Amino acid sequence: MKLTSKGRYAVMALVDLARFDTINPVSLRDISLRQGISLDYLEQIFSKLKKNQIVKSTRGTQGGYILSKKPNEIKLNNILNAVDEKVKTVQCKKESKKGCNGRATKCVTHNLWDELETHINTFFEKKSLQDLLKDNSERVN
Amino acid sequence: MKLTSKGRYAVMALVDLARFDTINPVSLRDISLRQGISLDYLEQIFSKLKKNQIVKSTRGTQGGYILSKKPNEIKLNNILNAVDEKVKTVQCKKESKKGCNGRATKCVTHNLWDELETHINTFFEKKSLQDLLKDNSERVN
DNA sequence: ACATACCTGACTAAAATGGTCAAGTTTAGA
DNA sequence: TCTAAACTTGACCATTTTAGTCAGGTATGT
Ligand code: FES
Ligand code: FES
Repeated sequence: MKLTSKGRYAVMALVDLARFDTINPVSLRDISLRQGISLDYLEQIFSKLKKNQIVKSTRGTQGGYILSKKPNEIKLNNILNAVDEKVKTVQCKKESKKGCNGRATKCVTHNLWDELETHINTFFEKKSLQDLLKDNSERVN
Repeated sequence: MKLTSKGRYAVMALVDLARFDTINPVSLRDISLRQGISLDYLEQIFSKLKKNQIVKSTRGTQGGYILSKKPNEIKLNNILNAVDEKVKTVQCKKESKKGCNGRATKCVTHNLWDELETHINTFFEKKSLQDLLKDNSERVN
């Protein structure tokens, strides 16, 4: 059970953005350099963040990205969903009556994993970008 | 962020075992049929469960596996660790002072992921096989 | 003896991951 | 108006992980 780089990078990049977008839009190039993330990969990630209205972009020279909401309104949940880093613990389709392995009934562990999913999502719903900013306010990089 | 089949199967198989091992050892063949898991794959999984003293085996005809502890003493935590389904949220080595991406300091999201890891592990430490048995006591399969 | 069931290790097809690369379009500023 | 910075899109790819399979064993109750 592990987190992928895409989700990790998305959050890192947005924390960076939240710190520096107060005056001018921030270019991906800057984020790439500060956070050590491949520029090309960042572009893929921000394309998704934009589609999900988490960031806004300005093209051209001096362009870049800014947050489209206040940091305390952006929950980790929103970020991770945007980049398809969904929490998926059950194997089956939740809505279906059928179980995993194509069985007719839900398996013996179904309820357990479903509880776990809720447990994790609760964590993500509570945490906002703002919380992360506080947590790192002393740091400079 | 997702759970792999290995962890899922391990828990499924142990719930099955906990139900049926009261009289005789349970053969992997039976578990395979009841739970719809490949026999060969189960063997790999049980090899690890045995190494971690979660199950005991009896060879030969009428052989099979039994739990080596009571269901309320076996936490999900123990099971998942045994089959290497570890929760891994941080990218960096936790002990090291260095951050991920080979940076000199911990990244801006390090604390967050570390909290998440604790959050999830707490869930696994609280849940025992016994809890799952209760949860499914009405079910027959 | 022989069937049953555990045991071990090597192998592999398919999917996911973590990117790279190429070819644009848009726009600020000189 | 020219140009460079920066966003945009889509294809491509190497590596790793996953979820098994396969081919041999070895032990033991009947
Ligand atoms: S996980 Fe839903 S039925 Fe098994
Ligand atoms: S996750 Fe530990 S430094 Fe980034």
